[in-house]
Amino acid sequence: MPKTVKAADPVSLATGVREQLEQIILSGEYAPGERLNELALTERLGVSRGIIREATRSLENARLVEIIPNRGVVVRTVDVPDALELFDVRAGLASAAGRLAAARATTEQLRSLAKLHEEMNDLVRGNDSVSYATANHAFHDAVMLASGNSRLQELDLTVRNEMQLYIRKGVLGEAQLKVSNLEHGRILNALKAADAEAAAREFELHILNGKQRMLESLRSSPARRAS
Amino acid sequence: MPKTVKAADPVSLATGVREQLEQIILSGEYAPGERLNELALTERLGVSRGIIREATRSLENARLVEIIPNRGVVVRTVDVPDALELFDVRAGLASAAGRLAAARATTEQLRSLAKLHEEMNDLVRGNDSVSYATANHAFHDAVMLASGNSRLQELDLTVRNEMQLYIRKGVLGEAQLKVSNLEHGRILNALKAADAEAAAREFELHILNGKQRMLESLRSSPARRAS
DNA sequence: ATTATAAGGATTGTCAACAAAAATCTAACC
DNA sequence: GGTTAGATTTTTGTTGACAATCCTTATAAT
Repeated sequence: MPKTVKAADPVSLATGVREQLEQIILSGEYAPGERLNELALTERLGVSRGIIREATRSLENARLVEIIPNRGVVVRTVDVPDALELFDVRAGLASAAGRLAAARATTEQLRSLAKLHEEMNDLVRGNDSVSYATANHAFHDAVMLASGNSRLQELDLTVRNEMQLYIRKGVLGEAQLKVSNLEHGRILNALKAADAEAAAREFELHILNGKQRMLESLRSSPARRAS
Repeated sequence: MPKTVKAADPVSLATGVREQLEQIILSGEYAPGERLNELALTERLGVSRGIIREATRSLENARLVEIIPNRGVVVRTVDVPDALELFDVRAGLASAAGRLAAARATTEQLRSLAKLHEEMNDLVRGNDSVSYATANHAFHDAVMLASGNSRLQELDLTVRNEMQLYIRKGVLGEAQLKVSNLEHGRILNALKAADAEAAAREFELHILNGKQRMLESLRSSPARRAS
């Protein structure tokens, strides 16, 4: 685990720093609302403030941080209404991705999706919600990839990352996991059948149901913000 | 028409510069593929290179420019396959927006949309495709606004701006204009009826039909790139 | 004439220093 | 003891300078 990392690529420093900062933020090392001190980052990452600045500005576009003039950059706080908005956006992206993937997915991509679906069934049985979340991301990415639309892929990832600022306590119950993967099965079947309308509908519905699942799990543990 | 403009807002310079550059690029003053010289922008906008750098990095995130390491920043070239991808993305966003707007649009917003629809009918009759394009943007923005989802609104605008890098010769014929506004009417009716499914479907279809219209108008004038 | 090569200029990459604003601490006053 | 005003420190905003890279041009050899 390197403390000071120079540019990994042969290309610009700012890009590398941006990716590092993204990792740091998504890992939860800095809590939402917490301030990022430019000088501190300078020492930690071994680059000058200009570079840090370019990187944080880029992160602002990705909505991972918020920049308050003359006050600095803080990790963005995503509240419940924000998260609900993001689910709706992802639902739209999913609809488009489902439609395209149904028409374009290769047999190899379908096989890969089926394999993921199987593995997730095992994780559901083991009630391993953490591993399920990882596999779930992989499944969604795979559908986006199969859509053959790079912009769609990229936007979905951006929005999902943004959402990750909210989902800290995103632990779903075993029943919810099971339903979620049943929906994956329906998506997969629609893709196999090359049924564009069904794939669009099922993928979109899967996201909207995910929104409902979040609301449910919120009802069961509504309190946050201790201390 | 000021040549050198300082920060309009009381806030950071980079933000203002970013907006100015965005306007400059979208206006077509710099052609796609053309290089933006940092020093030249420095003189023109009256700020230092650091600021220009922050602004162009931000523009890169919006996909309006491409930054090639050690080579500089160029206005992005959006080719036909790129544009087709963007139509599909917007179709997904439209689907989500239609669904939400049907549930949330206020009577005032509906009245505003109806008014725009009427005005566009006049423009169709006058075959004024330039004014139609402007009004069309307003109509789409209004639906996005009515969806009550700020992220959706913002992403749609970003993608549409990106698309504008392609649409230079986007002149539609009178027949196409007429069909386009008929579709607006169907969207409006679905919204008035608060029929979420219909609104989602019609708005999505409107974008996908727009993609087809682009392909048509491409067939009639396939050649580009003179000189 | 064409190509290869080297010198020179132009442009981007990175940094450190200065200026301005905000936050913090101190002290005086009620 | 609490509050306010001022000074100090910290942090961000902006700039100019230096280093590295790329592009152009001139020159020479085949």
